[in-house]
Amino acid sequence: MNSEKGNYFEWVYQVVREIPAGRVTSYGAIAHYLGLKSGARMVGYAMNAAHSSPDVPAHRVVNRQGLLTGKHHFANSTRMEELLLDEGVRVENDQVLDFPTRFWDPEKELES
DNA sequence: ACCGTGACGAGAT
DNA sequence: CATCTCGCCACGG
Repeated sequence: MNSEKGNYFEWVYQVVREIPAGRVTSYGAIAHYLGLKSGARMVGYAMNAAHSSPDVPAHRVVNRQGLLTGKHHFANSTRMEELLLDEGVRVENDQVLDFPTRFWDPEKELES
């Protein structure tokens, strides 16, 4: 039933899908929101699997520094930066500018 | 069944 | 303030 091991990947996708354009969040924030307290890494893993889910804007998920750590996992290393820039998120040197303001905390903004 | 690796994070040095 | 180490857990070889 609920005991499916990979089911938690869906939880991550669900949250990521709720990220509004022009905003970004961190792996740890999602992990913490889902209760995967130390699962920040697992969230990154889920993102890797999200490769098969077109509805998962993984480009809106960055590390806690606001750094595009996962840009290398996209079709091209610049794809993530382009997608963010297209949504109004300014990126420089693989880092999101004004990150604290762009930060979208699921636990705070989505608290449902 | 064992080991290494990894889109992270926080604490310690 | 920069760097290192550990923890966490899933998955491939």
